[in-house]
Amino acid sequence: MKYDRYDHKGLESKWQDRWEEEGVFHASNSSEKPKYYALIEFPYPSGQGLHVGHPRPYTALDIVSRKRRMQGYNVLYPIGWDAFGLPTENYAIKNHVHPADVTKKNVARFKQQIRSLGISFDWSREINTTDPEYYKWTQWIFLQLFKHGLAYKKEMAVNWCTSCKCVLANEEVVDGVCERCGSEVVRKVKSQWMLKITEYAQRLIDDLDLVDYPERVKTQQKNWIGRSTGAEVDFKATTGDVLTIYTTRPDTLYGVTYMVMSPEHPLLETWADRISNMQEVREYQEQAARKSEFERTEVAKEKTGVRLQGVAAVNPVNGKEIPIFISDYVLISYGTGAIMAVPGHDTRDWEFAKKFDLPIIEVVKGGDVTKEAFTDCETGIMVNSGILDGLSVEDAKVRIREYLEEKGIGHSKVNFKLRDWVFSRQRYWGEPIPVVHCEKCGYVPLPEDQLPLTLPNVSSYEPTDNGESPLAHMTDWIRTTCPHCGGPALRETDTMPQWAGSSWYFLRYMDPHNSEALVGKDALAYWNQVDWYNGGMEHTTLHLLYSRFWHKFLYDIGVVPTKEPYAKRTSHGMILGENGEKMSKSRGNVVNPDDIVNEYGADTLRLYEMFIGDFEKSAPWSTNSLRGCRRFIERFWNLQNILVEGDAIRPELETSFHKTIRKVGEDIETLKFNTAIAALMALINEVADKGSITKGELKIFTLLLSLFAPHVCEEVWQNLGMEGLACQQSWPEYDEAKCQESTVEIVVQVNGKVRARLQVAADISKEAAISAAHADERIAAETAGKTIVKEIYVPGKLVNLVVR
RNA sequence: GCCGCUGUGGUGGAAUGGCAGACACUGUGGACUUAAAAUCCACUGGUAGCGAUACCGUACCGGUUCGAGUCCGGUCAGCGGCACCA
Repeated sequence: MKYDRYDHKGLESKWQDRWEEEGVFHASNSSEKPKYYALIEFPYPSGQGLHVGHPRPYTALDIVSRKRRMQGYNVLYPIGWDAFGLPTENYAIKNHVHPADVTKKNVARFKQQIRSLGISFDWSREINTTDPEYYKWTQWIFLQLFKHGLAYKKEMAVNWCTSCKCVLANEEVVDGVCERCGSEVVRKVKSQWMLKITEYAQRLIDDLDLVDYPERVKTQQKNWIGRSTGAEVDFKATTGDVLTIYTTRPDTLYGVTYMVMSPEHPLLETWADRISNMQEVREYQEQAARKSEFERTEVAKEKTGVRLQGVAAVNPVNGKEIPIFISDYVLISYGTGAIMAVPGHDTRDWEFAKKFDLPIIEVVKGGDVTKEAFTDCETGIMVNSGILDGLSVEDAKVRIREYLEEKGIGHSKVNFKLRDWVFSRQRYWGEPIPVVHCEKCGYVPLPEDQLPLTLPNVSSYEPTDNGESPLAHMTDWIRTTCPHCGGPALRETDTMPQWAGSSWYFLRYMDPHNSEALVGKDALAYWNQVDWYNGGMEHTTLHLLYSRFWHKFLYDIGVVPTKEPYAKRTSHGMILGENGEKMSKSRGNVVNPDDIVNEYGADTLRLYEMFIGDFEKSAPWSTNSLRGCRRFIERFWNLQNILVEGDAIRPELETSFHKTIRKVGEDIETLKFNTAIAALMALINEVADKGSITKGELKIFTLLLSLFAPHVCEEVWQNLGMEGLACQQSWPEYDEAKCQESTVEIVVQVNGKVRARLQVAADISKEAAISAAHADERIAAETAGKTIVKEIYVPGKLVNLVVR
């Protein structure tokens, strides 16, 4: 029978419907098979629809999932919608529609688009963070955090996005501007719900040892958490108060020539009467407060500050009186909000000392502190340092610590850069925080049986300029009674950040319809943890860190059995526009996946996105290269027209087939999808050269390719007259022995330069190989009259003759 | 400034310390066609040569090694992250 040209139209939706009807991708919660849980970051259903970048990770883990199923695993590969969030809310405001309606529409569009890609998601477990049956459990987790003292309300300076009119977490501020909209972020003092992620800082570092993440992800998380070891040291002020500082270099205490306090330091108020230039101090404080986060942290700018008149401090190790300054280069949020300044060995202190003409003392030999701060001094020897003189820096650190402890003026201290997580948002489209405020009882959690606390139906979602949530206008909803004393109380009007729903969603997939618990014990016992999680690098210090924190908390209260949520994490690179720039409407380089699926088919799109290059790196889109993948599928399809009977692999192709099975299988496990596809292309070229293909060969090829291009492979499988679906077959096995060629080409080098190639038996001995090399005419000519110094044989690869 | 990653043809990219450029794309030539598209075949890093072949070539400089794209030291460039964090 002669097959017509390959045409993806109709063929792809036909098989998508078949898979769905037969429920072949549904995971079972009661299976004898070993389990495998593959996870992609669930999408935010934006109004723009699917981006051509979405299918890259989806296809990658689809390939893994399909392979695992064929290898006999019960695979959970779910999807859902991370649907709370600002763009939807902003769109709703602009167009006077309800965010829930916008979400519904966007989800429908996304779902249709993703379905057209033939990803083997288990759609029966679809979840949506905006569904009250889902966010009921997000709220439940918040209540547990509250009950365990990990959620608290605090008056503090927060990042305020002037455009979103909303508070941002530290992780959401990038280069001093809002991560989402790029608008200016200013500091604003507000009462905020906070989560004590800092309590987990050490464990979030330590437990990275338990997981298989890319090294760069681990490093980035560690840097973000920012652990440092040092000491807190008490300096006496001339007022009699103690001014405590944090330093990582207590060994340089003898080099301290002044101190600096943050302009927000509370002791300044205490000292107001004693400071004779308090007017100047207040002016500086105001100036600092007015500055945006960006201005304040700009490195290049010159140091500013004010010296306190009438108050000084005493260096505890040598009794010298030293001046105290305030300067905005010292942050109130880190350490103790005050530092000892060692201008000889710290660049910032050095600049400041030069500007204010303060003494600079060298305490570690090796640099020239009159020219610049000598900071790279960990291997130096102490000088001008009293009891530390002559010690190495390393020994001095130990000695000074003992001394501080003895004298009771200091102790070792570990500090983290990580700040607590600012958890409230002054917006409508988020999970309501299930807490009421009672004048008598304070903040009271809602009883669990009152969950979910659903969003009220408001007519206006406009964010307010005064920093209140739009919910604050809903007087009917706000006024409630205190669950504790029954008196009048007010509901919390802030909502949770978008990161809340995504911090635990992978657990819900295990048991998405459970109304009694966020996930049932049996389901948890079976699925345990995510085996392979792929997502973007941009979430390393956001979602990935937040969800690890929540998971550890759930572990602590006995809800989940594992310390870590994800056993293995990988990351994909971005797909750029054809011009090598990031895809965006304004650059006019956006490729719409719908167009590609229509014109070339989902199989071509999938194959191309896997072939495009190194999975972990960014790669520019290339329509030409996409066409090459389409041609490959056509060549595969046309194999049907040169089909001959025979269940076996022909002997001359046996090695190639077995090697390809091995390579495709191995490459998938290491994310090398591009070379797996290259191997399939090479094999098809080899087979096509023979002018025919046996049924047995085509069966194997079809199953190998079916991970990448599942639709066309189902069709070919059916055309071959095979029972059942291709995706339900066993993964082809290879025979290691049959991967070995009987003869191999080895190269013969003379002094490292290739001079000849020989066909030899694969198992040739070293002696035989070397004598074969010598027997070659060219080699004989090259080596004639020269002394053989060394003969090297690398089995199956080469002979190298070193001559002189 | 600090941390991490990456530098390979015209392009995307391959190469457990062992033949650099697999597999594709592009381009050139040819076959088929009235013609074009599609398809198929050949060539496609540079220089020299009719040619077999030779020499050069993995950002740059140096080192280790029989042998380096790969390992080590230094330099330069690009990307990502962090950043007055004491």
